[in-house]
Amino acid sequence: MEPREIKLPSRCGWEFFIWMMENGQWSVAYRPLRRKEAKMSQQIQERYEDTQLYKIRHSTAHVMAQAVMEMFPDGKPTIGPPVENGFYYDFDLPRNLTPEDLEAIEKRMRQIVQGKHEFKKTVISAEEAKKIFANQPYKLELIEGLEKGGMDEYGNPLKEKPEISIYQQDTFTDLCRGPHVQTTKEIKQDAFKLMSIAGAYWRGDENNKMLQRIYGTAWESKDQLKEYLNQLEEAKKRDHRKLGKDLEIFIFDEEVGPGLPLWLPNGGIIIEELEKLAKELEEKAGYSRVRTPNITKEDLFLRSGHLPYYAESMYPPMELEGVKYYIKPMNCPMHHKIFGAKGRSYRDLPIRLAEYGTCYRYEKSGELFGLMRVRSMQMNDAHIYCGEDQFEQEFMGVIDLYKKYFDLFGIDKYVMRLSLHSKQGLGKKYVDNEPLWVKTEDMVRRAMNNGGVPYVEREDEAAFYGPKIDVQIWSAIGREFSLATNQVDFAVPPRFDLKFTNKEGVDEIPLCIHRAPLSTHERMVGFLLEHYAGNFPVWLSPEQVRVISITDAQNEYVEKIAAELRENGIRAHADLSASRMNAKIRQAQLMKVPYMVVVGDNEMQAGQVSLRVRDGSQENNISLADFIVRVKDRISRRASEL
RNA sequence: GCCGACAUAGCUCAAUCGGCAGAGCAUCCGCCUUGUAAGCGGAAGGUUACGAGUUCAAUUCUCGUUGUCGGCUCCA
Repeated sequence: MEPREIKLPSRCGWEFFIWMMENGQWSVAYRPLRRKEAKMSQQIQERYEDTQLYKIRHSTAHVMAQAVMEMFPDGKPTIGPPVENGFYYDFDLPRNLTPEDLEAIEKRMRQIVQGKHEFKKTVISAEEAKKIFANQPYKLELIEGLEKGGMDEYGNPLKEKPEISIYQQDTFTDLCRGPHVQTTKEIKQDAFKLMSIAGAYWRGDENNKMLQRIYGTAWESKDQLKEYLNQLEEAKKRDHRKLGKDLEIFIFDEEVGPGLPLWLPNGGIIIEELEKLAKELEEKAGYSRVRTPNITKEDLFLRSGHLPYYAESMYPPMELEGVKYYIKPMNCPMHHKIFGAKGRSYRDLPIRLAEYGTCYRYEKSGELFGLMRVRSMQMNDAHIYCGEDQFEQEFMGVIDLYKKYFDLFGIDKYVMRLSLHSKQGLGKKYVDNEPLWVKTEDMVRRAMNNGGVPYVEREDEAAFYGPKIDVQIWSAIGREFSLATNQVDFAVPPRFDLKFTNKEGVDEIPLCIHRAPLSTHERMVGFLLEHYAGNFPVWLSPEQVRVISITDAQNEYVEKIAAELRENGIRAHADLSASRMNAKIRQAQLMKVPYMVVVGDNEMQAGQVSLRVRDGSQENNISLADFIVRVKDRISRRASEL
């Protein structure tokens, strides 16, 4: 797999879809809109709306709503848009739905679809609409929004005042801008499926009432549906939670606590390798390593601004001798202290302080997700202190580091996101200094544009202290996460009174860049497990070689080989179990060991080995010395080939 | 945190209507001495997540707790 640059039109407002490079082809993925994203989505929704798939999904959602409303005449429908791979519809219902309800609804939908009902559009006035939906409070709220000059169904402002239209099919009428298929005939009764029931807040706001959402998938044909369901099954096999268990990478234990992974020896090896890699590259890039404690006094986090802005994500304090101590959610305040520990000259800058620090964040219980979202994490953290004139070079130096890592891992399915502040979040989520926000956001924009690095912009996703470039990736089951991050901090250095003496002999406040190109160990290993589907390259494989005897007559020889491999810095084990060779090979394959060295009487006599590679290929009667050269080469180059 | 579902041996999963908790793999012990994805036999393995309740009787029904999963919200 060749790493490629993601070709994204920058700053074009195309955020609804994601360009992805897969198997050498550009593809477009549609996925559920989050409230914040919706406002930037207009242009692309147009495009998706043009597709037959969009119309089918949208219309299937209406058919489902009809079935649900027949079942619950007192229910209140809300909105039901097409999303990636399907659609959903949110309802406020008198009782909770059960899986049996879903079956009944699906069955009824198949009947409705076969009725060949027409989807009839009528443009109406707000007054008429209010009459039609008089007993539908959510629809009335939507109509109000439309009437007032444009608020879409997610509660975001629209550019122009839209027309109000309704769509009717069979017995069901919905407030809807369309488009839809002509008749239900275009919805194939064997090409859709209801997938799950979920809770969802009205308009995505956790202060609002929780509605019941039904997710469905819909396609143009039965085969397409089958293929999609197949893909879901395949994705499950790649899920890092399953692979992590099968390959003995990590476990969670109820008694230890949720979101607190225990790394097994195999996971420990992967982490060691990642750290080695990071230290190598960071040393070359001029970083220095520091180490800081896991708990600190309250004062530090008050000064840093974590307590006002980040307290929700922090573990509650422990109190000793009347002093409160917090466990750290980030390393930055301590690095700031190190920077400020002595006088700094512009000649010293930039100063780059790195630490694989362990941090703890109190993530809400429902947000935890395997290794991808945990409460204890070790960050590939560093803070770069520089003058404003050095900013661009330093910021892009970090982006270069990203690229090196992504090339090495063959990561090519990601999107860089410029995460901006939001006006309404100032003083709450974000430090209250709008001019500096605007200024630093421009600085990042300029740097990225000058560097020719494509990115998308997203409002209300910044860190509390400044804008950032996040690298967005998707888990096997399609959830989006920020992997690497590169953040500007204009807010905290002055709070710590950080300064350096510039050329004119005047004190100046440095900018700080927070960066984590390798994310956290937790998220990185989770991601890599899925990225490689457990088939790690040799250098990352917990066990690189398994030496297999055919009968126990070779056991001694096999042990000698394993020992020699280990002498050469190769992670090798001998399988001396009473199993047959076939079973030993199967075990090694299941554990995704890259090399299996097989030894029987023939090899022992000739002083050679036979090699079976993880991909199933074989090379018989090769010399151990040659094999060792090969493995050492792969390891030293961190090569992806076996 | 919110809505919903689920929790049975180390792992993957059975157990009819409330009536003595079962299989495969892994483990241990034998036998087999084997040529590139599971050789055969035997043994052992359980307070059915935890705590209450209903019942003559609870894996099964009810409530609570913990955890996991699908979403929402939130994020490295």
